[in-house]
Amino acid sequence: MSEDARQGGEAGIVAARREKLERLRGRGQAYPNDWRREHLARELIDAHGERSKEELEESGDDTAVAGRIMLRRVMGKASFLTIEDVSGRIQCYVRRDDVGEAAYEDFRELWDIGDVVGIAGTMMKTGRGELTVHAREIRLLAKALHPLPEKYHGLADTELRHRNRHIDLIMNEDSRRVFRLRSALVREMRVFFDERGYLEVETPMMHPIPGGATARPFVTHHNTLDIELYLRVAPELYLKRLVVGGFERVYEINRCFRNEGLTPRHNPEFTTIEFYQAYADYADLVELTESLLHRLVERLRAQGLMTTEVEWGGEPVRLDEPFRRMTMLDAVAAETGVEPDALKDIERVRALFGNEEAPSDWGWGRLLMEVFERRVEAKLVQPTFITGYPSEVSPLARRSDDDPDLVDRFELFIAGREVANGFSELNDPDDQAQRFRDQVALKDQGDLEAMHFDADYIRALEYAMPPAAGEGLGIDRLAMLLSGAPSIRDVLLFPTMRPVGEAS
RNA sequence: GGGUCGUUAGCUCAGCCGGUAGAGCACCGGGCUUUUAACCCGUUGGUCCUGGGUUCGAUCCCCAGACGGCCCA
Repeated sequence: MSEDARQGGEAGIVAARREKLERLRGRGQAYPNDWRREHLARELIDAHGERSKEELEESGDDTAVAGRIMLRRVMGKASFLTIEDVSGRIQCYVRRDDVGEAAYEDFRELWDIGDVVGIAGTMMKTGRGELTVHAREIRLLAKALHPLPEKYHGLADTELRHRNRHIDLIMNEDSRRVFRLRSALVREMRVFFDERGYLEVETPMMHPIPGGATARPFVTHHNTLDIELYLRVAPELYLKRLVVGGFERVYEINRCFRNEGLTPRHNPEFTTIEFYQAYADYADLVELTESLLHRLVERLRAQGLMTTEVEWGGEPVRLDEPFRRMTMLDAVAAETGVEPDALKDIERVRALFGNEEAPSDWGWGRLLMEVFERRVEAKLVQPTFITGYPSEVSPLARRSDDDPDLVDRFELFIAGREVANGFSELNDPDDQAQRFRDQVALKDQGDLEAMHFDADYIRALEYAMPPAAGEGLGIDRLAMLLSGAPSIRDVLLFPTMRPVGEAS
């Protein structure tokens, strides 16, 4: 062994493993790709797990497996390996007298925990009854040059887990479970909308005019056109152009980008599903959303991906029962003790800010929304549809027929978080133009989140958009909820992180 | 942006009142042919996040910074 390899720490471990790799290269292909697996660990357990030791011995059933070495127990001339593949773990028994002296020497000298290997042999059970592949042939398929984290505790440090997701996935079954759940969630959502005749579409991620939500956009530059382009904050305005075009039911599942802070609930890029439906109103979408959520929970439970009951602050969240419905005025009234009718008075709402000065240029709607967000939102643990949103904070939603200060809009809250936002669409081009002008006025006053005037979108509405309703639903938030993850970073494979240190 | 808590071996973590650091796993050497987080014996491994300051002396106290967690804006 070289001097480097004798030193301790990771540098020494890597040096020692590199020397092993060089020895492997010296005897032929060190990264072979001709090993063919015959069974997954799970398939072997399903097929043989219940059979007796004697029964297995008589059958002489044969297999070839492959995976990463997770545990290793060497007892002189015989050893046990636990390898892990995509389906789970299986134990292997390697004996000098079965694989040959040369192969066994290699195994002892050159193989480490973390290496990817292939094992072929017969099925057996050990004295303690564990199903095991009794090796006849063993192959090292890919050498791991870095040591894995501690075998029992795994990788616990959240920062390291997010920065090195590959190690997190190798070590933490629970992490793998979260991303399988997320995948199934999206898949089941597609099935739900496909069954109902919605067309899945892809609209631009780069917008000449940012729109569809009040949020700060990322800006980029297109060289040939020599124009600024904005990463989309929402696909909404493009999806509604498609409704004008006659695609009466559309949905899109993809990324949105918002240039704001990082919190346990916010990542600069995040995934939503938005869907639109002609000849429907917001109340139809409330019903649709409730059945969607019920369906998702049922399907994920059936697939064994939602392993625990969802709870929030020690309180079980009842996802399979009917959801509550409440107006924003009633919700704020219940929390503040002010009568709902009295809350229509801007001064009564302003008074709820207490000692703090309420922004003087905010209208009634914005103030009410702020009170709702501060006082009510976090307390909506059980699934609750809130309706009756102020028009002032809903520039793309259709005004309510019986109160022009309100719009036909709802949001769904679960576990204190906004999960969905939907409304009857504003298809009156003149009203929409006025709402855009109001937004531009806010922007001129310095509101970085206010919307631009999108004349092209107004022109599309002037071709007549059928009465419609639409909704956006946060996939990350939903994945958090259903997997019990406390942070959005736990449900994003590669969350946005501040870069760290030397890049050599 | 503000507040607060954290950062010690590759990993998981101890470290008292300020006296130059330990354990388990991993690694390395030895033993062991049905083990189970295998076990037994013996080693190796440290910029105590970084930079200043106080002190005879700082992982420990003070200041600034980096990165992260949480809360607030």
